[in-house]
Amino acid sequence: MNTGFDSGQSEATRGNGPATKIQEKNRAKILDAAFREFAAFGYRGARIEQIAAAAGMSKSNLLYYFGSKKAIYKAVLADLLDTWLAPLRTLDPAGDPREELSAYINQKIELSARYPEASKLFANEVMQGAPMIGDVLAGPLKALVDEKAEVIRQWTAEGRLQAVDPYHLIFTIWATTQHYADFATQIRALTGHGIDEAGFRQEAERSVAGIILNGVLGRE
Amino acid sequence: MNTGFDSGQSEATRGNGPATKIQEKNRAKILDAAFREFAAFGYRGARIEQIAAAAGMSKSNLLYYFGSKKAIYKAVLADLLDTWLAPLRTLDPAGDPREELSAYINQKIELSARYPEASKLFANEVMQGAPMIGDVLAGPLKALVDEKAEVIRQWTAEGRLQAVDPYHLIFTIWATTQHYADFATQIRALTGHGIDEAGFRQEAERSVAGIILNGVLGRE
DNA sequence: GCTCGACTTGACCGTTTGGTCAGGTTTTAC
DNA sequence: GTAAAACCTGACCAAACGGTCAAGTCGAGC
Repeated sequence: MNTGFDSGQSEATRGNGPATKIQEKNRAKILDAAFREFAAFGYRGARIEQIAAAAGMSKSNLLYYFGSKKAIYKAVLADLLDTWLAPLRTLDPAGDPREELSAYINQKIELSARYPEASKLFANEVMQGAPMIGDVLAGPLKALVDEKAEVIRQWTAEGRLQAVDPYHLIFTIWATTQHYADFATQIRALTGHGIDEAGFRQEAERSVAGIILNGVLGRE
Repeated sequence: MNTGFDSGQSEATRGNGPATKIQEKNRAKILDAAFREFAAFGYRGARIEQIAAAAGMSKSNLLYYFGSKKAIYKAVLADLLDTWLAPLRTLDPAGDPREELSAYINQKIELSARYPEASKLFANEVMQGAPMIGDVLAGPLKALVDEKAEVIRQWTAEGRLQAVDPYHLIFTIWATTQHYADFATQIRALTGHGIDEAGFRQEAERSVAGIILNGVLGRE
């Protein structure tokens, strides 16, 4: 399934050509480097030359593959969106709420651990008002979230979940899990650890899932 | 109480002069405009001329008050830190955990509602590795968080709280509350509402506090 | 109303930015 | 092998950037 986001890329890969080996390799190197640059500095802060240097090629050559800064940015975002939203799609109405939500939280935390740049990049784009992916948020994403919110509402109706607003629950899960990537610097300053460490990651998963599923107050 | 962050400002206000009315007014206008600019685009993405335009003055005049881009940024951050970290200081060991945590969550959400730019700015700085406030995080902030973590640990020891890691609990609260400011665009795209609306804000407060305090699973 | 310091400006400077282009090199197809 | 296409580069450009400066305006105190 695709998010329906048009990356706007069409340089080098004329029309829909087969894409040569060398093209494939270089486009991948560029996207990887651009990923980190855009994630760290945002769209305006990113420097095309720095991306080229990180990708190990000249600025001119980079612009041969992607005709403009905006084209690189769009390509990076398109690459990101699918993998970033994938875990939510796995939420299964037929499953057990505890297991489903717990698995979803763990998937999201592991995604934040493996692709912290992706999390930061997404955050940066949204924080600036989502100028590039605003229509994806309002379209495909909203459709997906509405669908899953209905699943959660159903669970509540069946008495398998406390009465909680589904949207705020989803926001809570997104916020907590992505926090470990976006605010990694702060977390490391305060605890000395990061989710790149397996032990700390498991501790985070257990804590977050525990809080969201059971709360912090004992049973009265 | 101060965070101990040196803003590095010392232009115009020679030494520690009285600061004239006009100075006070202009510095305030600049900081307000810079606040929004830095929050929206990050340090590198921010444009000094755009700040000046938003503040209603020439770029030259802005540079008369703050000698450099970095000086403005530091001044903005210094302004931000105190108010941003204030709510955590109010967490009272002698109080009831439910009321204390609930009040803290509400304070943080209301702060995000009133100063969404502050939240975004803080997020931006930390996401870039906290190059400017890294020492504040590792120093005064860590001290404060360590102190409050001990309070939470004490509550747990007294059996008034589930066994939960205090640091992850604090991160969870920070993440969820600030999410409503940082990801306002996404939330608005999905729900049609924002925390600037009183009704939605109360709904968010109730949901977040409910989840964190009681979890989403019914008592077994 | 004069004076001195605070305030404000537009013109200007060196650097960096995103992007172009002519021309050279390598790979691919036959 | 050779020709065409794909790939790559350095030189170059206009615009935008952060910042300086000389010169002028304004306002408070006398």
